[in-house]
Amino acid sequence: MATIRDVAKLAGVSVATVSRVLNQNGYVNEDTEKRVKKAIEQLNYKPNEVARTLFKKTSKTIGLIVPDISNPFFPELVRAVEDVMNIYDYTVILCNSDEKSEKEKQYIGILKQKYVDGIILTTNQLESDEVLELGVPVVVLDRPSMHSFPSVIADNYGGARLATRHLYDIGCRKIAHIQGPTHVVNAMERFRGYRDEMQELGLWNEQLIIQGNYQLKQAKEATLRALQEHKMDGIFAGNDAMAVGALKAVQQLGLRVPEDVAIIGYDGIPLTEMTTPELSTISQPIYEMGAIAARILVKKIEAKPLEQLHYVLPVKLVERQSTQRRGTR
Amino acid sequence: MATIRDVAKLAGVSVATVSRVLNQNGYVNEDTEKRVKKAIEQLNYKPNEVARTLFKKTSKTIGLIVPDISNPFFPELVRAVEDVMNIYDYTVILCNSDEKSEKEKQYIGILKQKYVDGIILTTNQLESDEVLELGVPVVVLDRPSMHSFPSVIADNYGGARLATRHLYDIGCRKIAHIQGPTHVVNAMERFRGYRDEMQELGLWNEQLIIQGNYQLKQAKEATLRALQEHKMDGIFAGNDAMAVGALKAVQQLGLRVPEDVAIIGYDGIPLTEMTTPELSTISQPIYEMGAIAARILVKKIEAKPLEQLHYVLPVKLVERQSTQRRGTR
DNA sequence: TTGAAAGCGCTAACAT
DNA sequence: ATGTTAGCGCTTTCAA
Repeated sequence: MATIRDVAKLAGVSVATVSRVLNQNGYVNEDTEKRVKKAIEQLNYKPNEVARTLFKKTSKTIGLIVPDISNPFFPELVRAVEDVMNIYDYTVILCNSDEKSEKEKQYIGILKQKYVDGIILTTNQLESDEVLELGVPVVVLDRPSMHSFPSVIADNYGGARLATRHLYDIGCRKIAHIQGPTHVVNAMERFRGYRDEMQELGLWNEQLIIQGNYQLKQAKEATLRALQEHKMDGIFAGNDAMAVGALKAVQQLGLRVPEDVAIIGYDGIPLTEMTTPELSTISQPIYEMGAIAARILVKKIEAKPLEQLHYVLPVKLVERQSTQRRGTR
Repeated sequence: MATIRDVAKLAGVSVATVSRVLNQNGYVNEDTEKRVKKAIEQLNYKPNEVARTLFKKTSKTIGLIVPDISNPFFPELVRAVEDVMNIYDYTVILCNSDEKSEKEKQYIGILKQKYVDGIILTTNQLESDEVLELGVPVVVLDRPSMHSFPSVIADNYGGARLATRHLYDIGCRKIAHIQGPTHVVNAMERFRGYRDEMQELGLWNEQLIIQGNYQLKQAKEATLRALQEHKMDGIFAGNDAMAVGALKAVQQLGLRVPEDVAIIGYDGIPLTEMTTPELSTISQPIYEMGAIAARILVKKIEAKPLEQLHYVLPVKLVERQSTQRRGTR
């Protein structure tokens, strides 16, 4: 690999001059510039990013910490971040935290040692934010930001109301909610939305709450039990995986979806189109969330002003077969 | 951030000594070692990885190039790579190539400028391997390796025969195959397996080949057409997404799965458990593929000998409802 | 056993 | 407009 010295020698100039043409800073004679460029070409010279980083303390690299890339919510988010970062010539280090604040801390340490220019943090947990008091630009994604970090989330509360209301609109009156883990803020926001809407509709009934943990299997079993104990004609699941679980439970009991029980999920991940019947869901603008977070981070890195600190993106009701309007009731 | 000089000063020794205790190389007096360690602790000193990289030309970072992380086959693979690399203290830069050899080339260039210690390349395309003649350890994942790069793939040919045979075993005689893109080597291997098995069974018939492109939608439409033109009682899809497409097509025509048409997919991604009926599939050891590739790469980086250059991992038939044995025929 | 010094490849003052 | 030099933070000879 050629170095800047090689180029300088070949072009018959000093390294400073080569550096000047590389970084387009300072004055340099047209002729010399041409010579230098030719030498660069000839040697196929590419500046050593590491040396650059050491000097400039900026690595054109960011860290992206997600709980688990194999959770189907995240691939699209990660893709969006990567796409946008790529445009700005940043490279993305991917870290899976498994929601463990210890792993998160460890990664943050490593990322700093590598001089990453910024970090995007995606986590359902809170806590451990002390770790972040440490001088790297941070954007918080898919969870409310505690401190003054910029954040990007979707409207969980509103989405939950939307889902609940939709079930009501198609005729459901006994609407159950499969709740996500209670320590997950987003899940609690969705619960709040469900509760408020139900209360407003005068349908609120604690018996209709099903405890879930975001997993298909557990949701299926919990739903199976719930269906045998209580009557219900609609289920709003706190995420799509649990909606599939509910679907399987309902079908297993020989009930029809949507005729006997309508089901709606939350997130809008691709698998909702793969089930039979296809699942209605509240779709979050996943790609956009990632893209915005990335753009904000770039702005922070470049010390440009942000138009907005906290983004709450709107969600959308996606009506599919699992909540197909039934006649009158 | 404290530097090694700060530590040296505080401990009253030279930087060389500090470096010695950090890297456990060379001799150092027990007492001094203690003093140095204490100073490190007090200042919470973490060596600057960038400076280290510049000197040692090794970054404890690898590049992972995948076509598209949002394709459901890859998250688990990526997760596996990250998990293993994490154990060996490597960090992973994620790159999405979209199968474009141009993007691939560009990324490889960037990765080298960052002194990555190695690259894992996951791609269905061939070509552009010239790019790799360039001195970074490379492991090729999920595609056959052209050159002398180590590679990790699953047994596509065998898996396809297995799938075909399974359909035969449950009584199917008109077994169609939805083929993946013809430029994708793995898809062609699966096709070969299907063809050979069918020929051996004396059931081969070109009419039963359905052209797919790995996408659900296109597969659904192609299957819809095929079902109207030819009789068939079994479908072997070249991947799981297309199997879902086939499932939807069959159901849309009012036929029953598996009674009228049995369906089996390929890959074993999680969504196969989410459909109704659940899809049989040939499951690839996705996590293991990623993990092995990562371990091989580490060995190459550390210049240790590989036990094996090309890994072809076995696949497994997963029987679910979509190929539930029907009585006799 | 320890320290001094050179240098990894680059950039940015400061001179000229 | 260009060159000289110091230094980013670390590691490794080489000397002591």
